[in-house]
Amino acid sequence: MPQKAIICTVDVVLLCLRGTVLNVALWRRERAPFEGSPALPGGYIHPEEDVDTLDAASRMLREKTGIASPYLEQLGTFSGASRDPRGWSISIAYYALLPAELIEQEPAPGLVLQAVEQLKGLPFDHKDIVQAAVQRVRNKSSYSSLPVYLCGEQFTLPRLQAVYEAVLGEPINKVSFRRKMEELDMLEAVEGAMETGRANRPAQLYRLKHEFQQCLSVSPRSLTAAAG
Amino acid sequence: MPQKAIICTVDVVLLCLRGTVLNVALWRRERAPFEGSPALPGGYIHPEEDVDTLDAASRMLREKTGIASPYLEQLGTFSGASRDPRGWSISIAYYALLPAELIEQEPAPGLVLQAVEQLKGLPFDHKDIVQAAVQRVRNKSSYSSLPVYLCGEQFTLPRLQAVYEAVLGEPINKVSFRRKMEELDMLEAVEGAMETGRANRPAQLYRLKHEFQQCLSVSPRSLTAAAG
DNA sequence: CGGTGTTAGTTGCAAAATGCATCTAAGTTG
DNA sequence: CAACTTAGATGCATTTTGCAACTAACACCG
Repeated sequence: MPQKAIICTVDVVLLCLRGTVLNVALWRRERAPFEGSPALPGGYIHPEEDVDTLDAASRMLREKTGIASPYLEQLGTFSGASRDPRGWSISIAYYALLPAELIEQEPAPGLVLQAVEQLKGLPFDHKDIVQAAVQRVRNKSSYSSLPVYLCGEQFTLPRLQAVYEAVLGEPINKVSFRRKMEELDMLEAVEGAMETGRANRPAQLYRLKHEFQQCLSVSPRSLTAAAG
Repeated sequence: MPQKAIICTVDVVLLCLRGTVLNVALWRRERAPFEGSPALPGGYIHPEEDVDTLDAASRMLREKTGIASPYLEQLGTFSGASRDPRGWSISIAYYALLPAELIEQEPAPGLVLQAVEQLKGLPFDHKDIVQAAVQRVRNKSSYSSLPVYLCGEQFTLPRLQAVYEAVLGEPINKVSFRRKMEELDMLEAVEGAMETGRANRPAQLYRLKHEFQQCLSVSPRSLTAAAG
């Protein structure tokens, strides 16, 4: 016998890199509780419109930012009695990565960018959710090419290395970094394109190979859909 | 404004190793839909009793098996319209690891152990959930000491290596394996205890160091509780 | 026009980590 | 006590990693 309805929402941790610090995108809440406070974008699931919760997260981001397909992955589900003043609740959290330019240019109403290290005054358990997302990103960045999704369409290797170093918080050896990128085999040089402009040797521009450009990452549910 | 109630359950993938094959514990369902079919143990969340969904998963396992604290970790949340005939639904999935003896000795009513490679006839999207759990376990086993939770209290290094090889599905170099265990620094020799009995040199028995014996792994929510 | 500064990208080598074969150890069995 | 079996250690070859030095390609400046 089903239990009585419980509060069940989807929240999104949208991360971008400004300079060398990770920032999270917050929006001023338009309704109670915590009306007016900057918080993670989120809301109720719409079973009629949403295929699954990944779809719900994607829809929320699109509504807030107009961006259709950032890197988006399920983070985890947070639950408990104390996280929402209205009572026991569940939030399925996702995290997304975006180049900072995309969000800084956009005149999104109510948007607040905040450095992830000094979060204060977040409602619910949103601070915990953000910290879990940051930890996930740092961890995955140490063995994958996740940080490329914080860069734009095209980028140089020195730029990408700087992004890695910012995310991981430690310097990386140049040769090791390039070897690793080589063996991951996810980048391709953009024909002839070079980043120039300053008083130095111009750098080769790269982009994600086509097969990795599908940024909307697979969730357990969509894996099913693809396999069936 | 909250959406109308959606079906929201917790399911547990309980894995153990029989011989060299991973098995999942299924129970015959006691109610519709799919009454009588072997399926993952699960059920509705009880906000009154459960601190969070980890707690709900733990409770379900305890009710089914009597086992209080296996290794238990959140796997992910599965959602969609097609996974449950009753309509759009959400399942927060957990996975647990247990020594096979604990579950084989127990006279659990309705229990069916099934090899994870040839699952058939599972209701809902339980096959997908099991496969996601197996993939997670394989992946984590390649860099962590996760498989120790498939062994009993005490075990020898040759035995543990066999467990790793069964989970990963490939042979491991003996010296490399022992070096890795050494550097993980999670095991301690049991004073004087040796496993003997056959026509050979007896092997040293080991156990998890105390600080790792807390098998109930931390979830995002309980991390909060610990930090606060 | 050529020197200088600055960043990009490569090469060679030392150091560390890994894998493999072999060797020794400690028991049981006949 | 010789033969067999598995546990565990040791030595060395191979691979991987990290570092420093080197070459390359620009702009700027005299």
